[in-house]
Amino acid sequence: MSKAAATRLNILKKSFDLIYKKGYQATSIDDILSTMEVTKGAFFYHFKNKEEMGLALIREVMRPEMRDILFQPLTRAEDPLSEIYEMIGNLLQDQSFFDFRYGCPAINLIQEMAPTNEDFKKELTSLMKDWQGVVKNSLEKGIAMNKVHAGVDPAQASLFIISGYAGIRSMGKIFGPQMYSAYLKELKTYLDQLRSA
Amino acid sequence: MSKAAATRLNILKKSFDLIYKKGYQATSIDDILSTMEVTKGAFFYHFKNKEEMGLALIREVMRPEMRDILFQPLTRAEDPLSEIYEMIGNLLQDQSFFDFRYGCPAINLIQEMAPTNEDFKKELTSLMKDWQGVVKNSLEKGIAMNKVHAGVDPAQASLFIISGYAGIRSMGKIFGPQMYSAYLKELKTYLDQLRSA
DNA sequence: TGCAAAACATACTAACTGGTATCTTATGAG
DNA sequence: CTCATAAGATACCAGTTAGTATGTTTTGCA
Repeated sequence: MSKAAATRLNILKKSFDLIYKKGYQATSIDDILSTMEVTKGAFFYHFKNKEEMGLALIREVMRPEMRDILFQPLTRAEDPLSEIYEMIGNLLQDQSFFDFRYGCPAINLIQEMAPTNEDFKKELTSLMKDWQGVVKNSLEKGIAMNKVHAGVDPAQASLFIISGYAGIRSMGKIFGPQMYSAYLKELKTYLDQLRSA
Repeated sequence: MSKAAATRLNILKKSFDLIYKKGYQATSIDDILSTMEVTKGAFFYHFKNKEEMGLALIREVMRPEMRDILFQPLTRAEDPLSEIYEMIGNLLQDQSFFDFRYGCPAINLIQEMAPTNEDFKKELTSLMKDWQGVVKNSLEKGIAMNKVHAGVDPAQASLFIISGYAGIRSMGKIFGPQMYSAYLKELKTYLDQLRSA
């Protein structure tokens, strides 16, 4: 990687850290620059404006990260319901990237930016659609394998699952991480209900 | 109500409208004042600072509103599971206060403010604890009435229900209101599972 | 009616915001 | 080596922010 590309990626990663904790709008460009050895000139050389940086952040940092953490648990495709449970469990327990106080970066951005910025909304919608699609696919395979009840509507159930995750991430901000385990227990009983008898 | 009290309440209500749509931090005091016949002098006479106004907004506008919309459907206490379903359904369908594009005011504030402002967090935690408590209570009554399965953990299930609501409000911002009905269908199947056989 | 306090109005400030204009330095192809 | 361009640095600007200083009007009560 060229030095310039490294600078660019560095800006994005530092931005991600700050935006994750403070929100997009509350994080100023000066905030970002003051945490690293990069000046405003460099910032605006690499990005047309703050918004372009934000969109690049979704595409170049969040998306790849998401592929690694989320999609992988579902690739085995042996027992979809257990794999979905694992996926959510991993996600909630992952302390390396996520802090319960600050919730989930993707959900945070959706909450903050989707209503007022069409470009952010599009980028984030595509992100979440992909995730829902993977879960839905997993459920469909489960039905084909006769491990998931045939009456289950994969689109409907996958929406229920990912919005459950989004919700507990919000609730975690006020109730703390002990709610994660309570949530996971109840999620398990819900998922078990989807099993074919 | 005295004229002064009316002015105060008016500031709070206009603030609520704007903060609901744009967020707390993105809504400036000047924004609020420019939508009404009130000056900065009046604002800072009634509120020590922006934060005090925000906290008053939760206490004096959101809390009472919530009591009316949320608690009432559960007071009948005849068929708790149906009443819980109605409560969420009403909430999602209520177009008079809520717009799917902007989500739920309480969830929005939690998302934005809980991580960085302890006073907001406390106020909002109490708000949501109350709501969860009412749902939990309803489930407990349901168990006593033998209408809810005895194996159900009311604390756990009520958390699952309200965080599901929080989540679909976030997802609604990107996926639109047609997701509400898909969510409600799946919520129903989940709730039916809680019924005693 | 008089008048103190409550309820506002106006003008201002210091700090911060995203963004730009202009300059300097580093890099890599020929 | 050389020189065009990529990459980065610095100083600045116009607009916006929460909050204040200082004034005026309105209100309720003796």
